[in-house]
Amino acid sequence: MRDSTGIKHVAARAGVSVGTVSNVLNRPDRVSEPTRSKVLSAIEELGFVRNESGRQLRAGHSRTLAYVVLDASNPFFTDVAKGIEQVARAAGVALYICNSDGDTAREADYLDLLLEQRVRGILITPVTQETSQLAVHARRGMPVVLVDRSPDAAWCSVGVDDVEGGELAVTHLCEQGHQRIAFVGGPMHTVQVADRLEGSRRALAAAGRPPDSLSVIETTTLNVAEGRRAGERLSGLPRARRPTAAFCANDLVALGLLQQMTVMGVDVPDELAIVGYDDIEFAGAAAVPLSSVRQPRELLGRTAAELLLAESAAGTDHVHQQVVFRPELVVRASSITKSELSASNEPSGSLKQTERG
Amino acid sequence: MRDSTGIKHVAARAGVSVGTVSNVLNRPDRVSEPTRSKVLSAIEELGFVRNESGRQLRAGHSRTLAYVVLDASNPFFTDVAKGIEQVARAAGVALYICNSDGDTAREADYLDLLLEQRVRGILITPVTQETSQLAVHARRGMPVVLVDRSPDAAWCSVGVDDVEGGELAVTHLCEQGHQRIAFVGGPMHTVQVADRLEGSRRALAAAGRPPDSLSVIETTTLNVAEGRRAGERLSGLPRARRPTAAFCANDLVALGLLQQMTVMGVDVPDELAIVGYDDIEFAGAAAVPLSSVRQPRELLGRTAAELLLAESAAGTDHVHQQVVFRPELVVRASSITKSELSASNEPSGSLKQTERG
DNA sequence: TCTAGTCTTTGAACCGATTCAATCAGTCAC
DNA sequence: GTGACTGATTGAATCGGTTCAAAGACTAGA
Repeated sequence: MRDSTGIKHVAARAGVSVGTVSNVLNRPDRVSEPTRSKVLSAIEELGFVRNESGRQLRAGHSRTLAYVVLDASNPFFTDVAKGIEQVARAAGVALYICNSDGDTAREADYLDLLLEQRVRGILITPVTQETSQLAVHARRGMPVVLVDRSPDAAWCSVGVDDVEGGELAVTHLCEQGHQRIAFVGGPMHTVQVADRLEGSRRALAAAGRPPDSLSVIETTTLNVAEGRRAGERLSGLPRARRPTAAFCANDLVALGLLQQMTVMGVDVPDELAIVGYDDIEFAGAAAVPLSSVRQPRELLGRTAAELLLAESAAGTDHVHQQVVFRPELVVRASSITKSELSASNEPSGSLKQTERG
Repeated sequence: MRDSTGIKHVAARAGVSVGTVSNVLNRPDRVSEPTRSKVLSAIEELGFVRNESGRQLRAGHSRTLAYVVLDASNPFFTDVAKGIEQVARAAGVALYICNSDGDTAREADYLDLLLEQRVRGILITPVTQETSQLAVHARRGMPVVLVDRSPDAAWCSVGVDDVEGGELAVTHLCEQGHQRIAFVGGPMHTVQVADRLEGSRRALAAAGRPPDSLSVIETTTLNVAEGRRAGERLSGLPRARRPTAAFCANDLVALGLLQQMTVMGVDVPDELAIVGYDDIEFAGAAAVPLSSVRQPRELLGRTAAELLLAESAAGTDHVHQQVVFRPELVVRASSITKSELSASNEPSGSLKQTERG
């Protein structure tokens, strides 16, 4: 960037001091009208653009937030980001999105970078539960909000009750009469996955089913390819032992599973009912529309951003807040028998079911 | 951010001058071993983190790139971003992602912000063809690369030949014997959409079909909901006049259309063959796997990032380069009759077809 | 011992915008 | 005419890191 028109040049051009130019930019009411317009036209003529690093150096912090997202190719997270951005924009701060892509090294690099940049605050869906690096940031006074994480008094966080989500899904499948249910997801050390599994087990117990009526198919990660692979394993089982329903830890896995079933000629939902998680747009758009546990994605983002701005404004006397939303089951064709589906006359094939609201 | 440990404190603690601390950070080989370790342990003890704005102020530019993405919820763009990030990371610069979300005002805001931040360069998939604001940036010396745009000598750009993509899709549909074909997409002033339509028309002419064998269903934008809406319009037509094949301007529209057909009980591909565009992961994962025109998404991103870094390094004697990739048709179940599909023994139901490679 | 050369370290100047105490100009009241 | 006050403007100091000419320390060769 060959860029040399600074505030000094503007001042010289307009025949005023640098202080006055700065005032025109930041507190225009303190400047008399004739001076102001002189300065403004000088700015115009020279094509002056404020250098943010100078300003930031003085201010000690920037006017941007950052969201370190776990997986930018998962629509769930882009929807959360959309919510964050709405609030950030309204508050006049910019939002940068950084993609850790599930890689702790990349996450660590971005966190260091953001600290060097002195961003106003960091929103993050961490790769692991290991928050020592984040704790270092927090101790330095950097506001941090955890997104899509279970509550922890040490942090501001927003999340959804994943245990309840798992309960909703499996309760629904039990009500549909399924006796052998599979839980598909992983890795198990991911909190969200573990919680959804825990919820599944509780639902089973509440329905009076034996624990071994739930089989667990563990995947290495939560994406479409892993869903397909799980599908291969499932369809390899003899029909008599094969589960008649599957609850997937997210919609990407569910979509992969659904596709593999179609390829293998296993009918969904008649031979295998499927429930996903997150209710991303593609879930409803699948050829067999997917039942899914909906999380309030944009609301999650908006709330997280609001917490962050509050923390940033409050300074040292800030009290961490944990917000937990309740999930909602959206029943579509993938988990109810075809006769039942046509009985319900909801045109798009989706009917909301708010439980224990 | 209460943050007060600067390079000066480190220097005092280590008993050296600030220049030496800076050398330890930037040119460690110039510093003797004992001094270096003294400084490093002072840094460690004080928890010093370099303030990027100070450094940036001196350097005149930052060490970050930015990608202003058109629609963060379209997996096509997140894949492009992934490619950009690979190159950026290898070059030791960070990547920020900004989402214009198809809104010119937001795009403009982000461009201003990035200029104030003095980023090293901007990659952008612009909302419209109106590039006057970008031209202002370029004149100030800001490197700019257009992504997924048709070539224009005034800019560095990477893109895919969308006319050829349209030809591939419609040629394929003609070969399948379809006589009435619909083009679904919009708005028409979008270059990509117009090019894909133009290619469709050329393919039709090449196959000796009359121009009116192609009907155009214009959508307001390219997303799943618009695809569904187009599906409603299509299925409302009397069977005898209804197109037997649809070429959609992107996969989101195609997925929406596919879903609506399923809801309406129109068989895909027997009653309506569908070809999409972009070949996003969800296209292959649909229950009726979608034929699609594949763009080399990550390669597009990598190439764009390389062009940008080159432009940033070259300075004034830089010559703009336009890179155009060729699309590739991926045929899946949504566009070939079921008998043909089972004849091909490609297990995943996807077979690549590189045309005029 | 002296000189040339190498390696290390220093510290003031600088980048660009903001801030604030100080100055200046003008108005009003007495 | 003087003093008090308001409002506008100034300009030097400041933020934190980088740079570079210059000084200092040391070694090797003559």
